[in-house]
Amino acid sequence: MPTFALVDCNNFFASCEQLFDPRLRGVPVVVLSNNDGCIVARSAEAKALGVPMGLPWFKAREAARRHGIVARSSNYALYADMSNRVVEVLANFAPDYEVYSIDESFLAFDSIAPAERSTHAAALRERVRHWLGLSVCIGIGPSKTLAKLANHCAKKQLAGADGVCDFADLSRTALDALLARIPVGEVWGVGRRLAPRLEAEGIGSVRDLRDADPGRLARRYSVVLERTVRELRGSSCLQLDEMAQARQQILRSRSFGTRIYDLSSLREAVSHHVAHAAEALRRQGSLAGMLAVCLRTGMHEPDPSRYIGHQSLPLCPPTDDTRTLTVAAAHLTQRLYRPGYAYAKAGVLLSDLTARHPLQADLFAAPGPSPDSQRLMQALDGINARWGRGTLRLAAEGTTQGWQMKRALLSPRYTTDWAGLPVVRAV
DNA sequence: CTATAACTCTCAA
DNA sequence: CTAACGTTGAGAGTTATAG
Repeated sequence: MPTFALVDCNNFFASCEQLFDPRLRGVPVVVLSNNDGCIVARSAEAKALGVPMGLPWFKAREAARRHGIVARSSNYALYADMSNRVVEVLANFAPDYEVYSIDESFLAFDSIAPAERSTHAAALRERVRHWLGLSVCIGIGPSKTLAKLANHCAKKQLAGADGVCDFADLSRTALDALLARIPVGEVWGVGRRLAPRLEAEGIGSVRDLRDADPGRLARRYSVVLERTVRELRGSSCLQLDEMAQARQQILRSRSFGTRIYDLSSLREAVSHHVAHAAEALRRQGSLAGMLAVCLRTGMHEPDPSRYIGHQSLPLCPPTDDTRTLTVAAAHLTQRLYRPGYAYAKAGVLLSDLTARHPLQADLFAAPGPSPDSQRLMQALDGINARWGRGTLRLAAEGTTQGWQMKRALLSPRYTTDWAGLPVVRAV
């Protein structure tokens, strides 16, 4: 029987901000989504004040000022770098692991003796704290779903857990009592739609869900929920995915910092997204067979001034060349553009992805990118990797970029940019 | 009719 | 001064369409 450990960083984004700016220690801190839109992370102090997740910043700002809450724009360069460091540490504690998200990883704990698991996890926790200054919680269980749930218990310090919770350490009755106290919505895979429906039919706790009839749930809801129930019962249905699979589609979209009205700015923004999407495409060694562009006005715009447009174009032959993609995207943007609307967001989707180097060459397949194109794109990516994203780019992206997202409260890139290092001045 | 494509819904971080 | 509310990806299930 397998054993999974789920490692999850506590208040990850907010902790990163506090780590590099000592003035923020002990202070309520919130981190905002792209465009400084809404609150996506809260420090322990901010949670204690009852700051809700997802609150739009413009609604929170005044109360935040009164309570001395400090806000930061999200700084993905910083978080991604810290995330990689965390993964390096935990790889030393478990050779088989899956990076599940920027702040969570699953570890295979199968080869560790049951009695050792908690102490091993505690040592990992201590190492991350000591080396990186970040605090993590670890949940251990016989399925991914149970490991996630154990992690929840570790975080909430349920059942005497202090940062580590191994369900195997609990007696059957203690586990039953614990699961009876946890709302069903905490289960991985039970979201805001499913939870109320389950509650309405008397399945309010995790224990209720575990003890429900899987066959009936499969018929009434979905096979996904059935699988979740089996996982809650301790039979593992979801494996560890150590190899990150190549993406089946690559989407780049952003809300603008301010509303955009003119076609040329839209084309620039779309070109910018194409450049980033194509970079991601080449990084995973794929070619795109389809390109789509989306333009839209504000989400809460009333009907007559509301507009959402998508257009797509097949790419024959499939390509990863930013130039080809940019030209195609410009056409689509022009086709979509309707004057008079206040555009809030643009996006680009690459789909129908295929591998650039198929194992078995297809006799009838269209030829891939020309050697010239490949060399040029390699040079482009090489220069941008060395000197920073956007160092070399097509003129189509524009230079003023007035549509760039708002990040008024951005912290320095402490770990990935020399200019972000705090200066210590000798007195 | 079936097989597939296209689209919608849900979930997660 | 005002108005303002994230992004990306996966998978299942449903509906439309082609043959």
